[in-house]
Amino acid sequence: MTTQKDVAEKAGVTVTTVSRVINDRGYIAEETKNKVFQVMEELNYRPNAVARSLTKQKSNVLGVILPTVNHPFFSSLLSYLEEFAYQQDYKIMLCNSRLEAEKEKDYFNMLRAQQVDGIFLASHTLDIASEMKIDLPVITFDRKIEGLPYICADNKKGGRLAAEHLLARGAKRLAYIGGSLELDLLSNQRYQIFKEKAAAAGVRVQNYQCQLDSFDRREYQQLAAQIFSEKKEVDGIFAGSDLIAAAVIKEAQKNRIRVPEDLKVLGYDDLELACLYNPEITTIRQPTAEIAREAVEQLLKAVNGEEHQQKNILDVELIVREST
Amino acid sequence: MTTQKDVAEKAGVTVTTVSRVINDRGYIAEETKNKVFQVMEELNYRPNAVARSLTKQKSNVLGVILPTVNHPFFSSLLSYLEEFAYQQDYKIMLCNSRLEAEKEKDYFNMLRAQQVDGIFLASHTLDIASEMKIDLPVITFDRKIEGLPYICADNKKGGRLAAEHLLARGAKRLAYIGGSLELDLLSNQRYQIFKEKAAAAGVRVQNYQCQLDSFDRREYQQLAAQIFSEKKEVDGIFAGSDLIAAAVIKEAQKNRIRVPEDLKVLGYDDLELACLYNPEITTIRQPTAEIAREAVEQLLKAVNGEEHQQKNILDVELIVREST
DNA sequence: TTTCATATGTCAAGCGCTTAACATATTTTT
DNA sequence: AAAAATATGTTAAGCGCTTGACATATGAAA
Repeated sequence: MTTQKDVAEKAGVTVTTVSRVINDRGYIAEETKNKVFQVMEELNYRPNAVARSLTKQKSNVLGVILPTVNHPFFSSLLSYLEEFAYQQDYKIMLCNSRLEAEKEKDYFNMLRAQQVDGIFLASHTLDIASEMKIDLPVITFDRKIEGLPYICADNKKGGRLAAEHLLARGAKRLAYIGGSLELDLLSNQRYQIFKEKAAAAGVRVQNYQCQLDSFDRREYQQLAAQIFSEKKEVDGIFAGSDLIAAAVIKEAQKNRIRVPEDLKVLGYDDLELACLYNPEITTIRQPTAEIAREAVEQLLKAVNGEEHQQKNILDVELIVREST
Repeated sequence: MTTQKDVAEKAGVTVTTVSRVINDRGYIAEETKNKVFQVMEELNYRPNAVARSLTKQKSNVLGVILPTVNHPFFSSLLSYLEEFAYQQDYKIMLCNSRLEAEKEKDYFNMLRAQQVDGIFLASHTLDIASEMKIDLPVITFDRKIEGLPYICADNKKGGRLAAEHLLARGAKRLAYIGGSLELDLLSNQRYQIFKEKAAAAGVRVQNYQCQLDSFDRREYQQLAAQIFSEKKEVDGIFAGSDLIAAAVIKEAQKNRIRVPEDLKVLGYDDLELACLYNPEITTIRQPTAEIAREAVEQLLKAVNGEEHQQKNILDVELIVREST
């Protein structure tokens, strides 16, 4: 392995000078600088980031804990997180907790051990605040944890828009189908507000929940099948994600229920899938790019000891398409 | 920050003993071991992985370079890569090249600097072998690069199965629609063989390509729209991905072309979407889990200096559903 | 009793890099 | 001519951990 010393020798300077060039500190002649860069190039040398992290006490790595990257919402989010982090010269270390509390804890500790500068936490099986000592900057997504800044899209507004829209389209018998409400997630607010708004209009909402957010297509379909087999005469469904909405629509069509004529289906997230589906899925858009941008920005502020927002609630938007 | 020294002091032993406990080396009394673990627990201590990497000259981190994680095929792959890596106590550092050659190069060098133990490379905008000195274990996906082991699913068989299936379903006018064939990817073999097999049956294949794999839904739709506007009377389409197949089906339905009655559409990958779509998409399954498992296994063998396969071609499978 | 396996300690180098402190030139500015 | 700015070198500590070399002590086996 090529080290700074090799570069120094070949360039005929000392390691201090090389270090000065690399870190752009102190006085350094333009000529020397060029020479050093040239030798670095020749030797295909890159400063050892591990050694730098150790001395600088800063790794320039951010940890990201997601339930699973194999879900379009999270993969989109991750894609943007990576992009914005990279722009600020931060790298991403990835963890998929699969919503297992033990794994979540393991990963958290692993990231601490790796000396990541901060953690983006979007998996909340665990009450991490009470179970762990949190001694580094963390920003959570979609969950409010005492003492930690959080970011989310406006779930309350999402629930409100959903109710208003379905009611405006003339739906009279509503259902909500989404992830488990057992986890203490801010996204549960969607259902709460949705139910309230519906109630205010004299409409009751049936509630269907997946097993602990399994993110499993089969479960979505099974749940959808259940709705139609019960013959509860639902005419408006608010789904927790476009993926669920798609499963519902498919199941409806199988049962010869026309969407949107007989049944309005409203999704959430505005995944690519929403425009790809037939009918195109009306949905409530969560701005993943903005969430990622804001998350990285706030997290890095925390990392740098700057002041940062505790509460970051981004706007959501109703996108009317064909399924309602 | 808590260090080994703190643990040693509190446990009333020396750092050597603590290190022996942590690394499970030399003689150590059960009692001492427990005491040390207990103190580690009390102090919420985790060995600094950065320092360990430096001394051990091994980071236990693997780099993953993908075109984008925001595509179901790659996010599924990544999800498994992470899972298998984690099982072997390796962490994942993630890079999205977005198919920009410059970024790909940057990322590669960044990962070298980070002292990752190996790289999984699935983005090939760049002829990395000729542009860079490769001085660490790398395994590529879907591209054969001189001197590097590679892994892929059997693209030739995929092309063959596709042709056989569409022809067996009675299609007479075929088209292929997929990513750009400009990149030197093994997946181009699908098209080659597909075309050959079709030709052998006296059927010509029209070829539609996306701009440099943009992975962009809009482009898929535009391309699909083009096919139908040209009125070329296509009755069988082989798509490079289920995502493209979905766009094609949607566009077909918009044009009142029935799938599968008037047009057979065959996808690739077997994404979750394929079963979620209506009609369900017949497809050729790439075994992402196996690809990931094998990739991690071979890569780690290379990392450990063990013998490993240069060539890993995994089987694909035709999954017949409703779109053909 | 001698030997040996077991258990721990002491000491120190080294992983590659940063950085402070200080020395020494050479230029440039006052 | 003196002072200040510029450019580089020398030296060495330190980041947290691992590991080899060696010393020492205890209890068990030969």
